[in-house]
Amino acid sequence: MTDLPAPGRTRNAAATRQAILDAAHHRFAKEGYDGASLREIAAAAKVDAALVSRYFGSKEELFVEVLNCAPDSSDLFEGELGDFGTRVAAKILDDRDVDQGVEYLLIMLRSASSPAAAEPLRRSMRTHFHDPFAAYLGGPHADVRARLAGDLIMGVCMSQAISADHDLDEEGQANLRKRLALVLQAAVEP
Amino acid sequence: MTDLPAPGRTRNAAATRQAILDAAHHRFAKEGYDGASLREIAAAAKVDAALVSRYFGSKEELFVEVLNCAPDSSDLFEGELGDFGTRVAAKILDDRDVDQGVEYLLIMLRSASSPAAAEPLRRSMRTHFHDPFAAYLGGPHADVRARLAGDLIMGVCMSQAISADHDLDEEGQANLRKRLALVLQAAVEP
DNA sequence: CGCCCAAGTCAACGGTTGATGACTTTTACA
DNA sequence: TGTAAAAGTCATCAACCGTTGACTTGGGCG
Repeated sequence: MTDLPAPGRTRNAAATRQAILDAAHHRFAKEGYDGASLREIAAAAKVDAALVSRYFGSKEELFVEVLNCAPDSSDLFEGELGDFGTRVAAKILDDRDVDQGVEYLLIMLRSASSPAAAEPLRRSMRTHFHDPFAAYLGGPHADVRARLAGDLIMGVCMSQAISADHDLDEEGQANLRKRLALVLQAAVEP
Repeated sequence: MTDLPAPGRTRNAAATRQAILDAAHHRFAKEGYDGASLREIAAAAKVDAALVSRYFGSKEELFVEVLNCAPDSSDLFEGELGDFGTRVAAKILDDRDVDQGVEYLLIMLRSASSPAAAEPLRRSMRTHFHDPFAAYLGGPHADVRARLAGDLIMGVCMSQAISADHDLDEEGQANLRKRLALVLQAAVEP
């Protein structure tokens, strides 16, 4: 076992804390708040299970921390508003971009049923998604348009998450992309 | 306690089985597959916990049975296609109609994270929602349009489920209804 | 070098879950 | 009416959960 990342530093509180945070992020995205156990998270971070409770106090506090460290999804809100539909549709339907900003949405929809996770979720969804989204959109009823587009994005992401294999053929997939772009654009435009 | 439905029949296998089924339906819709425990379901059905496993074999088999007994959501698919947007938007946003067909959607989105529930969910979603929906729509790419509209409906329902209190004022709510109707209509029209 | 606190480990706790087998009670039929 | 099977009850199991406290190990600093 000579695969120490930093030779002279085996014990590093900040690094292990970050490792736990990253592992928790992925496990929460894949299993949801209830489904992801602290032991699983600890194993994924190659860390003793007790350390998780030790560092973050409780599972719920760890969840809040994960939500706070989430990216702003600001990559969705860059570019012209006229391109919004096609741009976001491509980003959503291209599966392998999940690790960027959409994985954050997965945490939400997979943890929506947990009562303990509901309140942190609601708060984080506002600050990290709806508010910057509405600010990006601007114009009249920006909050309503942001919410509607956000709901559509969420629904599509969820549908993808449920159906592991795409049950649409290639032409249908292309048509879905085109149509999603159209509807998304209709949702955000004043 | 003289409220026996049939005076001479206290023990009725079919009736208790149905009671368990109804209770499971409500608990799954409210708590999701993982969140709803067999003991909770049994208590809601006023039945011993052991009977649930006894009647349905396992929790997953009970879940499948609940999905099979779900309504076809066919109330969404009645009426003219030109009205679809406004009609469905009203049905979704009017909270107290949940018990009809939308509660079935809640089961889906609250149980999407459970690996055990994923496969039954996928199958039931096809037969009970997407396929009749696509048949109702007709026209070219009916499956794509059905899926897109279904995803939008799901996202909006989920957003409502997450935000317990509506964080939109009355005018915003009215605008959301109008705009949702518009976008929904755009999603389903050829 | 030797101390001492931070970092990490280990075992265990109370609680809940899904599931099972043995037991008691009721119903229906001969 | 007597009896056997159906319907319901009870206690319990093994597994997992989040969390906690006591213990061991490591490295920076005097």
